[in-house]
This record gives sequence, C-alpha cells and structure tokens, in this order.
Amino acid sequence: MPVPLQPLAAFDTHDHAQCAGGVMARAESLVAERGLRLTPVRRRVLEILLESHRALGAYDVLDRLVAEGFARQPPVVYRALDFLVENGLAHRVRRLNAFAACMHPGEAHQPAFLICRSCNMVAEAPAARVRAAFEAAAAEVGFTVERLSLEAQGLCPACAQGAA
Amino acid sequence: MPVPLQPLAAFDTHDHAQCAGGVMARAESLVAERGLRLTPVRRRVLEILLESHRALGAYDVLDRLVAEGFARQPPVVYRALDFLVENGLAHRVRRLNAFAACMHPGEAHQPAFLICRSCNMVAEAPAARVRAAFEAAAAEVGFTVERLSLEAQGLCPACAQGAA
DNA sequence: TCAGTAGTGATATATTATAACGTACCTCGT
DNA sequence: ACGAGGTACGTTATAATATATCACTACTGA
Repeated sequence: MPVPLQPLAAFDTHDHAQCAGGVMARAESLVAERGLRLTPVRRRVLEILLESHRALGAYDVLDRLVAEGFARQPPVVYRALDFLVENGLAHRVRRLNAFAACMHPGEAHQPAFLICRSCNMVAEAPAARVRAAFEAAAAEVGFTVERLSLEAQGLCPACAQGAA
Repeated sequence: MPVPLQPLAAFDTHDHAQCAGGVMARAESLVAERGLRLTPVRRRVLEILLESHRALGAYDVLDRLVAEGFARQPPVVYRALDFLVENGLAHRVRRLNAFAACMHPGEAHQPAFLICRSCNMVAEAPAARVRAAFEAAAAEVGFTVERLSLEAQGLCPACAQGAA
C-alpha cells in the first residue's frame, strides 16, 4: 500500500525520508511495470534529485556522482536525466536549466512549477486548470498544443513570511 | 495614429514590413517616453529580431551583427538583449534558449508563447486567463507569484494543416 | 570642470549540452 | 551454444549558451 501523496509536500515540513522513499518505491514499480531498466546510474541520479525539493543542474548531479567514484562524464548524467524525464520520473525546469525529481510519478501530469527564488525549493502544483485555460487560448487561434512549460518564480509561503 | 495590432499576426499572412515597422515605431516612442536609450546596437538587435516571427538564439543575433561589421563579442549581444527584455521590447523564450521581439511593447503583458515545432514561429497569445488560473493555483498553497513562464510547443495552424 | 552614471570594447572563462564512436552485456530465436 | 539486434554505458571531444571583469568613452548634472 503506497504512502498517500501529500499535495505540495515540498513547502510543508514533512518526514522527508518517508517522502523520498515513497516516491522511489513508486518509481521502481512503474519501471518494472513498463519493462524499463532503472540502472545504477539512473537510480542514483533519481536518489540524488530526491534528496531535496530543489532542482539541480546536470553538473551538480554530476559532481555528486564524481564524489561517489564515477568518472566525470557529462553524457552519463544527461542520459540518465533524459531517461528520467522521458519516463516521467523527473522534470526539467527550464527557467533554471535544472532538473527535479517528479513527486508523483505515474500520475499523468505535466505540472506547473512553483519555484521559490529565495530558498530555491520547487513544488509541482496541480496544473489541470492552467492547462485547460492555455489550451483554450491556443485553440482560439488554431494552435495545437503538444507540450507545455508552466513555471512560476516567486516566494514560497515560508519565505514570504520571512520577507514580510 | 499607430497601426492597429492584429492579435497573433505571427500565424497569419500579413504585410510584415508594416508589422515590424509599426512595432519599431512603438518601441521608439516607448523608449523616448521613459528616458531610455535605444543605442545603435540595441536598435539593430531589435530590428534583427523583428525580421521574422521566430525566436533567435543570442549567437544567431551575434552572427548577424558580425556580418554587419561588429566584433564578435557575446557580452554586446547579451547586454542588448537584456535591455530589450527588461524594458518589454523583447521576450526570452526559455524552452528555446532564445529571444523574440515583443509584438506589442508597452501593453503590460507577460504573454503565453505558442511555439511551432515545425516552422519555428513564435506567437504571443493573450495570457490573462492562463495567468489568472496559475495564480489561483499558486494562491491555494500560499505561493506568491512574481514571474511566469508560459510556453507551449506544438503546431501552428498552417503546419497542422500540412501535417494532416 | 569634475564626479557620477550608463554604455561599450575587449579578453577570458564559466556553464550547459551534445556529437560521435566504440564496447559491454542482455535476450531472444535457433 | 551461438550470433543478431538492441539497449545502455564509457570515453573523447566539442558545441552552444552565458557571464565576470576591467578599461575606456560619452553623456549628465551639480
């Protein structure tokens, strides 16, 4: 029985080991279901991304891998990140040129991101209505939407509190 | 009397010289009003962006400048682009790591972009409702939105037609 | 006239991302 | 067992995007 998902756990204090562990477990079963291979590098990259609710640059991840004995080879980390993104286990945050673990893999979603400019936390917000509004706007001019990037930069509740 | 703005001129056939000229004229008066300086490099960069409804990489713009006798200095083009973006005369398209002229400078708007993956055209769609939906979603979790990136990749009407 | 500010010129370098090619290993059909 | 085809990885090199820094110029306003 999977741990129930807290929406927006990122911005709430929570048992992060349990949070990350739950996501990892779900990632494992997804990969198994689909006949994909969560190889050591891929698994390790996902674990690294899951350590915090922050987006990491590819080279930040690479540095971590190097510290663990892997060779410093950008293609290795980019391939792992591409795999994770393509299979919905991680997201690319374009505004930051960075990557974040997906906190609810398996649920179909191209989320909207909330990026705190103060603490750098990244949360996935439910984007169904934003998507719908965007697609309506696009449809009005005959544009067919295939992929969306929806990213907001601002202040998370805690940092807004602190700033005020 | 300014040329009336066609929403989404990008995807319609139109008199582009008039379209670009009108935007340029509006840019000029905006800059004058605000006491900013549209220096030669800045003006030229804006003109280059206005030549098509496509986003250009900083180095694409730089290549154009070099062809016209400027030295190949990335900072020059980035400074010009930063100026244009900060003052609402151009937009940064994060998905493409590229820049596009703003087609209605002066009107307060952080637009939503429609990027055709086939012909590479970029249009600015009215984003008021998308913004509102996004901000509502953010507000629900206490997040304060400061800046939004709203970008869709897909097919413009003409390319969708061709593909079908 | 002189200090302050904004802009540019120039060199160097940082950061992010991919091309290209070879090797290892798995797996499936025979 | 064996080889064909596929997937992933190892490795080198390089492409593409972006910024730091410092010197110099030109305008701006007291």
